[in-house]
Amino acid sequence: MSLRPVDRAELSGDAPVVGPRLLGTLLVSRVGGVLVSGRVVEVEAYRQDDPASHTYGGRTARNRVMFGPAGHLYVYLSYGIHRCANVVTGAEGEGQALLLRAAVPVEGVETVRTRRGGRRDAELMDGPGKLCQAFGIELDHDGVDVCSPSSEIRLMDDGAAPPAPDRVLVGPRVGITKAIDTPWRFRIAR
DNA sequence: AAAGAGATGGTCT
DNA sequence: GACCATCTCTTTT
Repeated sequence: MSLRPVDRAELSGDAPVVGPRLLGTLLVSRVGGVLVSGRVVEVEAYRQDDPASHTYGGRTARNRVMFGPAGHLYVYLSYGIHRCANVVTGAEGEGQALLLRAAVPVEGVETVRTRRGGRRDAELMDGPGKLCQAFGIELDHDGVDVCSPSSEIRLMDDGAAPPAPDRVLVGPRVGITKAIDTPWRFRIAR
């Protein structure tokens, strides 16, 4: 089975367009020297003209990575407790990204079970905060290049991506209070 | 099975 | 000082 890094060019573009293409790729972590991988099954698009986006109000210290080049990880602290990770999709200065909402474990499931406190297998990576906990993604990983072989967090293509269009569910995003009807949540049908 | 609430801290106005 | 791109546990139907 061939495994190649996701090319930066594939990630560069309008977030709602790139979103479905990101589905089915493999998120690979070697945080702590331990391999964990999972298939990305749910993402949400955010961009600057979108009131729900962290970049809506322009550049700040927190969102600077989102305004950078595609392929880098934007990690932020959610509700003071959880981490959430995004993959930047836009060109420099555009402020677009895809929130990694859910994945399905592929490798390192034992590690994930430990990190997730022994929860049911179906609940190991089925939310943005849970996903970061499962992969060991911390605030330190803000800015990491997921296209670079030397990164602890990488995005890989094992030939299974992307899913057929009729297998992609589209709907409104979760947990936001603005632009609640914009259908920029993409999920692989199960 | 569904609904409610508390935790917890950075970020921005 | 208000507002969260959430999760888990508890309480109620």
